[in-house]
Amino acid sequence: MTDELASRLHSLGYRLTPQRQLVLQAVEELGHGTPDEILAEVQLHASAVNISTIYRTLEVLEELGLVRHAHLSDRAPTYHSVSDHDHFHLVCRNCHRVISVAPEVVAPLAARLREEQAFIIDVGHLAIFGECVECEDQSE
Amino acid sequence: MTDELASRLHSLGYRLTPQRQLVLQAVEELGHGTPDEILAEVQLHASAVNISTIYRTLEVLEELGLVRHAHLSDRAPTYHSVSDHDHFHLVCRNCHRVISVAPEVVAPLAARLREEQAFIIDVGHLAIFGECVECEDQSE
DNA sequence: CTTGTTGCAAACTTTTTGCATACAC
DNA sequence: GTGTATGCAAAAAGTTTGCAACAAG
Repeated sequence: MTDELASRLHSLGYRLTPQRQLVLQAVEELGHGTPDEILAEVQLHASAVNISTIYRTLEVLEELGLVRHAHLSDRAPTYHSVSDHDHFHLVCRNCHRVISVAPEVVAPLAARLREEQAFIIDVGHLAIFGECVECEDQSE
Repeated sequence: MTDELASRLHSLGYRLTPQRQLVLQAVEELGHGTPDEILAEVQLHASAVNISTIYRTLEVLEELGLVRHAHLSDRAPTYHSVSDHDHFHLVCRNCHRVISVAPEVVAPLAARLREEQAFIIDVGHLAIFGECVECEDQSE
């Protein structure tokens, strides 16, 4: 994975730095994380890393295709690793639980939107909001 | 529509104010709008209205079920009227065009997620990111 | 060495909050 | 009148930027 990172960085004229390795590892470790949470995870290993480096690094990692982000909350965006098998997210607005779902489940919808709307959906970025059945039940 | 607003407000102990009418009208007028854009629209009619009132009012209108919001960009959330026939959004990450799509199109997916994941999706809040075919073509 | 990268601090943008005043009911 | 709603200003939260020092290649 580090070779992957190094080669992709180099092919675009970027450099391999400890910070970039740490951020990528943190994202993989966390599964999902906001810039803030990623910072905290990185600082477990290197406390001097700054939040602005997190932002700059996530931008680069996303450009390299190693990381993606989606808006899972009304506040900060959530980043996740791409190596982590591809998936999309269901977010319960009530309990804030995040469920990861395999991309095959949206394939029929994706096909239909491509045909009818000439639109190619980006499954990795997809977040679907709603409620778990458990939460739904409670509110009745 | 204004009666609708008044009665829903009163049933929850809220009051009908000019600001609340104006914000609702602005959202309906705009179709889609960020808090900022909604403020601008409202101020065409009443220039003294404050941005914090916009935020507070959108929150109330959403609680009443008259307005919904979705994250159509990396920046501000986008509010839209519910009276406006129900729909969800496709957002082109390249040209930022927003396409509104009828909810029937996601019905099969919704059914599947309810069965397999016990998750009730909220179609009104749904935003799907990707690229228009036109944009896709350009980038190749 | 050269140039990309980082940390720090400050600026910016968006959203929230406290409080005195105003106004809907 | 009573208590909710508003405007204003300040605070909070999230993100971006300028710049000098640092370090990868």
